[in-house]
Amino acid sequence: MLHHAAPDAPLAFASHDHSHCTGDALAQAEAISTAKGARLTPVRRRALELLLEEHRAMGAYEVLERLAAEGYGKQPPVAYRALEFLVDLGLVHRINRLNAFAACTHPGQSHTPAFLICRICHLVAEAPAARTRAALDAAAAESGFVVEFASFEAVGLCPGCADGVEVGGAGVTGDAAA
Amino acid sequence: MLHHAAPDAPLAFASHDHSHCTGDALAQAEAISTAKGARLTPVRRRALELLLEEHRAMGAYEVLERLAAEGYGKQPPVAYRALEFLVDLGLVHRINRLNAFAACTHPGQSHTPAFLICRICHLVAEAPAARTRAALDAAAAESGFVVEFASFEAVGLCPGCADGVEVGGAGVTGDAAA
DNA sequence: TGCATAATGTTATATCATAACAAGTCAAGG
DNA sequence: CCTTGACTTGTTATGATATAACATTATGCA
Repeated sequence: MLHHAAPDAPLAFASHDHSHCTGDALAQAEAISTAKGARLTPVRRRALELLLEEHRAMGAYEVLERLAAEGYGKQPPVAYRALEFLVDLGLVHRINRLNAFAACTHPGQSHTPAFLICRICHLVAEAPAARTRAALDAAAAESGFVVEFASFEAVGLCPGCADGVEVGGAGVTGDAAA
Repeated sequence: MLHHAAPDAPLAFASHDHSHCTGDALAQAEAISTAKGARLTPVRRRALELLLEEHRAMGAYEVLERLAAEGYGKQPPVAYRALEFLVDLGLVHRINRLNAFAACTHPGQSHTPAFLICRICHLVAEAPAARTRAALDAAAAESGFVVEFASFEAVGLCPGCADGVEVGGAGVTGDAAA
């Protein structure tokens, strides 16, 4: 029942030097863009920064609003295009359940992430999902289905919010391993 | 590499007596509704039938179109309300990736389904995902996250379409078990 | 420089979803 | 029977998410 220790917590759930993690991710983004011959232009870079600063998913229109406020274009395609670029490069993930986007916390590393979405504080973290993916592949193979792309999205309570709920006692302890 | 044998294929991918499977599901739906004190009214029942007939995900507006053609209301809430009712009862699932809905192929049984979406013929099947869920719970627990709800959506090739692609090479042959 | 490509920005529209309210249905109790 | 209250259906109107199509500007390179 290790609910709040989480020595291995994903970045989003752990307290951390935020400017540092953002800077790192940005540096990685530059490297990845260059490597792929893509241009991390100002709008694109800024869109990524916005997402990195939040550690949560933001809707395209929310991103747009901020970009517009900083002098970039005011129309939806401005945000959607920047986000699409970032998604294509693997720097940002789309969270289908939320119709929203979240910065990748460890770009470059090939990974099949599972998204952990806290229903209280709305933080989004990525958990390594290699085993989850393997289990899904196996289940799919049972019926001859070949998985090409899989998405794993979980809604629940992050360590901090789980603590709060437990103390408050108001139920919904929703034990894992259901 | 058993691509077309699939002795254990989910309903949607196997050839089957369709009127039979639809009838069964409908009977189950009646039973479940009654058990929960909910009313499976004509629109609701018809919406479910439409989804059962397809074995694929349909958008709310597509369902609406058909309902309207049969004399039901012509406005979006008509479809959304029927679908919401069916989802609440576990008779229909929402596929987030597609912003669409698919009939549950084995309602009543408690299950954590994984959705297998064929990118060629668009059939949607459910695969048992207990192990997948367990793997996700474990990954989440590593960071102290408590999963309350999880969705698993896979895009790939169903047995029939996988065969087509392998043989034809470029072949988007289209209708598989449809 | 001048061309080709890509990026940005715009207008307009498509697609998905829900809020709010009016009218009809239905079963349970008086 | 017939009132009443909960529910269901239908409507209008609007909100939220997403993309098509095209004009303009920037960038890299022959």
